[in-house]
Amino acid sequence: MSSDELKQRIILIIGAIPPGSVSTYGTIAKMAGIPTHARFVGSVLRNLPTGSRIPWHRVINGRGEISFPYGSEKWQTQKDILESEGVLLMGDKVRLKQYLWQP
DNA sequence: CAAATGACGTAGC
DNA sequence: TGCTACGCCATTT
Repeated sequence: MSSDELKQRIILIIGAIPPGSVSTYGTIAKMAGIPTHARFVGSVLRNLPTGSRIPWHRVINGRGEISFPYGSEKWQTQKDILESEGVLLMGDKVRLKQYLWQP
């Protein structure tokens, strides 16, 4: 299985996350059939074209945090989009119990 | 080709 | 609850 195929599968899975929900890198990796590739999921998102319509903002880390330096511009952007979809943060964290997407 | 890197995760203390 | 170590693995140096 080529990494390009994995990349496609990962993108499809992320695209299936409904608005108002979030998922984690690790969970997505598992769904793609590669449980140990959480980091790979991250690198896929990192290399997305700027104008891509992939809902990258619905992906956070397993601790419910946005994986960007706290207060950075990217952090702020992701937080704003999430809140506009109804995903509220408690301080700097998202309540996974409440918003995590688990089909 | 060895070593470092990174939008991560888990275990242990 | 927080911090440190380690594991992980495709990519990049």
